[in-house]
This record gives sequence, C-alpha cells and structure tokens, in this order.
Amino acid sequence: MLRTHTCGELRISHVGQPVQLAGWVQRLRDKGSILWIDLRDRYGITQLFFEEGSTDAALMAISKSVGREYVIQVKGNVVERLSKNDKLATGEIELKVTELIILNTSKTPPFTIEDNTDGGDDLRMKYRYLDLRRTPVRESLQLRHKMGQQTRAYLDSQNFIEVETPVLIKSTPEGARDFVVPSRMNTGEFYALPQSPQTFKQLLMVSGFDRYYQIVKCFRDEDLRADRQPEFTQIDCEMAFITQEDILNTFEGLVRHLFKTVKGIDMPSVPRMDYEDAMKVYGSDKPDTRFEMKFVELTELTRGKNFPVFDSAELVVGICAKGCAEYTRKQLDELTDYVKRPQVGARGLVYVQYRGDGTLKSSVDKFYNGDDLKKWADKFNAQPGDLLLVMAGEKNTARKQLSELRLFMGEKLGMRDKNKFSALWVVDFPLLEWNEDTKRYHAMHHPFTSPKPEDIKLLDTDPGNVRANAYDMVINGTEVGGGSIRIHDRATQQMMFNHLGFTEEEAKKQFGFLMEAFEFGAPPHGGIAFGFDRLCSIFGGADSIRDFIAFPKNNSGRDVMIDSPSTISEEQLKELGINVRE
RNA sequence: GGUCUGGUAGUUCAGCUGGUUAGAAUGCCUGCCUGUCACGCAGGAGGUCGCGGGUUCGAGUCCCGUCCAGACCGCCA
Repeated sequence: MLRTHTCGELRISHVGQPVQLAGWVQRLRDKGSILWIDLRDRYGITQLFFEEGSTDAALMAISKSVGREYVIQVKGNVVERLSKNDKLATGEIELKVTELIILNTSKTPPFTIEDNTDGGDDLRMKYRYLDLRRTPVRESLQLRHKMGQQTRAYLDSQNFIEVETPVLIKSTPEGARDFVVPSRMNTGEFYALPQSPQTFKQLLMVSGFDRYYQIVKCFRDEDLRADRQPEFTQIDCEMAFITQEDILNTFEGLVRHLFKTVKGIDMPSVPRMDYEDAMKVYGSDKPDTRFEMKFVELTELTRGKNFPVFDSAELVVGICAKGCAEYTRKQLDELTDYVKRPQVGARGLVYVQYRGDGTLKSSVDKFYNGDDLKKWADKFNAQPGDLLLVMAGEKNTARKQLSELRLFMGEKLGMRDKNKFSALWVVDFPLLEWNEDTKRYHAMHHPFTSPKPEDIKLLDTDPGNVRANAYDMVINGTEVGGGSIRIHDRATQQMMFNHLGFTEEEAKKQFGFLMEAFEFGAPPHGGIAFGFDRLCSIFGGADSIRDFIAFPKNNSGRDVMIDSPSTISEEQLKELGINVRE
C-alpha cells in the first residue's frame, strides 16, 4: 500500500504517529521559509507541513517544485497544529513531512478543482475526469450510490429479485424514437435499444417471478433537457397477483425508505389525487405541492359584464398570491410579460390588488366594480394584501398557462425550497390521448395499460374519457415515477391495439410474442418505473441530472470528452451493409 | 423543427449611443514573506473579440449567414 491512512481520517488522537499518505496536491501556500501543501483524496484534505531548518533542505526544494494536481506520496509524523482550522475535519493536525515522492506530475488544469470551480459546463464536460475530482460532483455520485444500495436493500427485503433483460431488442414504432444498432450477421436488419424493459418484465410475470426489479439503462432518441439524457437509468419494477393499492403502498414504502436512510427525513404517507382534480386544482399532472396557491374558477362570476375576453372564454381561472397586493406596475408588467412569452403563450393577464385598506384595484376596472371584485376575492378566500392573478381561455390551455404562472410565483415567493420535499400520487390517468398530428388516439402511458373496468364501455363512444389504472409519483413538481396495472389477457390486449389503430397483423408482428404469452396463464400484474437519475437529482437538490451521472451527454446528445457520436470506417460500414448519404 | 440567451486572456466575465494602445478578477511565471488554510505583498507574461460575409472613414460593438453551448416549446407511448 502506498498509504497507511486517507487524507480524511487523521485526528488529534493520531499525533505522534508516523504515517504515509498519497493523493493530489490541492494547493500550495509558500511563505518562504514555511510551506504548506493541501493534500487531497476522495476522503478529504490533510495539510502537509515543511519548515526551513527542521525540514531537510533537499526535501524543501522538492516540495516547492510540485504543482497543482501533482500526485504525491509522503511519509511523516502527525503533529498538532499551532493554528487550527475548524472548517476542516483534519484541521487540528498536520503532517510534518520527512519524505516526498512525486508519483506523477500534472499539467495545470484548465479550471480550478474546487467546490466553486471557475470552469464553465462545456469545459467541465470535456475534462469530466477532472470535474469528478471536485467534492460536490463526487458527493452527487456518492449520493447516487447510496440511493442504489438502499433501493436494492428495500426491494430485496420485499422479496423482489433483480433480473437482467436484454439491451439488443426490437424496434417498435409506438412511443419515443428508438436508438438502433445494425446487425452484421443479419445484414439490413437492426436491433433497437430498449426505451424500457416493459415487455420483458411482463413476460417475467408470466414466468412466475412474481416480484421483479432492475436498476437498468434505458434509451430514447429524443431531444434533451436539463433533466433528460439519451441514456438514463430506471428503477424498473413489476409485481403479480396485486392490486393498484398494493403497488402504491409498496413503492410509497420505497420512497419513504430512501428519504429515511439517505436523507434522514421521515416522510409522511404520500397523498393521492386523481388526474382530473390535479388538472383542475393545479393545471398540471405533476403539481408542485410544496405550496398551495390552488386554482379558483371564476367563469360564472365573471360572465355578463361585457368584458369580451372573459365572456367568450371557456374557463376563467386564477390564483391568489398572498401578500403581493402592493406589487408595482413594473412587477405586474413583468408577470404579464412572463405569461406572454412564446413558451407560455398567453394573450394577457388580469390582476386584482386587494389593498390593505380593503379596496380592490384591477386591470379590468372598466368592466367590474368593487362589489364584483369583492365577490372574486371572497371565492379565493383572499385577505387584504393579496394579489389575484386571473387568466382565461380554452380550458386546457388556460390551466396549463396558469400552472406556469403558479410555478413562477412560487419561485418568486421562495416557496420552492430545495430542502423541502412533497410527494404526491397522481392516479386515474386517461387511457388515451388525442394526437392532432396523426389524427388518432395514442396510449397516454403505453399500450399495455389496462382501462378501468367501469370505463371500458366508453371505449367506442368516448375514448378520450376512458380512465386507466395508471399512476405517477410526483415529488416537488417532477414526475419521478409512473406505472400501471397491465392488461393480462389476449382479447383485451388485442382490443387495445385495435383502438390504437394497429391492424391485427401489425399487432401480431410487433407484440405477437406478448399476446401469445398471455394465452399461457398470465397472472394479473402491474408495475412502476422510477427515473433514477431524476430521483437522485431531487434528493440532491439539483435542477440538472447531469451531475448525478458520471459521464453525461450534452444538450445535443454529444459526449464532448470522448467526442461521440462519431463516424465509422468504410470497412465497418461495408461489413454492416450500410450506405451513408450526405 | 421552433423561441430565447450567450460565445472577448488558461478560466469566469465587463466592455454604454461604433472612435486612441480591448479591461477586471482568478489562474500561470518570477521575487519577498516562520502559522497559512480563498494566505499576503511586488512585478511579469498572456487576446485570430467563435467563424464567414456585409454596412462604415472606422466594427468586440450594427446587419446577414453559419457553427458551438445553455434554457425552454414541440417531442419524450
């Protein structure tokens, strides 16, 4: 061993002991006749000490020749510091060095290897191996490790077994775009990388595995975001002989176990809200429930006062921002500008200031008098000092836009604290979703999701209102997991494919194996998958998942460190039978 | 596919309505300093202002195109 201790473990109790350390040079502080070197490894920082006179002259010279990020090995004695540093775990001691070996030199790194680095994202990604030396990034990966360990511990304790499923599978047109891998041995044919192990885990249920899980890479060839990578990791789970209730309880248990063991937080039981209510109350199927600011509908109250925007709107709906009545014209304009941005797309914003003296001032005073406005305020249970923000339009559009404003206000008012956690089950999602481009219904979750039995009769007459046995878990306004009770009989699955516009032939070609399996005694089953990277980033209080992935890709799906994707050789192309068109 | 923001020293950024030799901080190099820990002090080196074109007497600054990065919309069953 090149070391007897790590750079994070020496304490006052070690004083007098001879030790060996190895690590990276974080920083030199050269005072001329005294020199300190901060030596860093994964575990911490230990200060090395050299002093003219008591340190050998040759050693003194060597020690002054090292630079940042040199890898060195030192021998010496642990001594108590004259001036201690209570910000450092090892701050009471230092190492009086008697021998220093340079194990490797280093170029000056392109950015500083410190908690608050001066490096930008692009540069950090190009030199990710240096970025990973930084404490915050290392801690993010350590958090991820712990999350993974605790997930396995919990699921193992619940009798789940981890089974690996294939990565080279078959492309299907439903859902996200597939990443595709050419087959050399089957020229002209392609594998696809899984968007999820969905069909395999269902087949494992048919096989009797009863409780399956896998922490597994999934792949989707879609445009990226701060919280979306082309390859990402899911905690993928499936259970047989269960009801939806069993699944919600089991995985609420997982999330609470993780909060307890990883964050030391006792999370209360997770409330449930059905999709319809979530849309009505928050305008979103993934509401941030760290704060209230619930929607209040004013459609009827605002009718008949000759304000054309409200009179013609399908829905008039607002939120109440506590204590914001004194917003200046500039602040109100800022809110209006926010909702008018193309990303939100609203035409305008109506405000009502419920002033401290009890009077009401609005942007629509021309149409509504004080009594009218008071009725609005009462519907909000607003108090003097509050600000009402009201939007109108087509029902779904207005809700979506107000939802954006609600989050914006929540942010402004400091109600989205990264150290607070609020989880919610959203249940009873619609089974189908109308797609304007393709002019047909698509599965909102996936085509294996079972409809609620009492809604099956609507499939032919009112498909948009059929509810599914589907559920999402939402934490702090982020969808962290989702799942459903599956279809487990061939007839129902065939019927679903019909409704989704598959011909019998297409369904058989793509999912024949699954439907055939359903004919050999498939048990009732259902499951859920959690986005592991997202879950980690929420636990870590970060907006981006990238620091919870060791080697992430950038916005354009590139790995700027290894420079992929890249072209391949003519020989490779020829072997695969592929012609690349410019 | 679209919207917005950015690209200036190794790095992070400033640079106003176009005008002398493009600045700061940090990092790097040199010297001084016996209790530093974001050490301090003095000095120094370091620039294809992303790229291409245009307007102008004159462009880091204005216009067009393009590339790259980031956030978002579409997309993500």
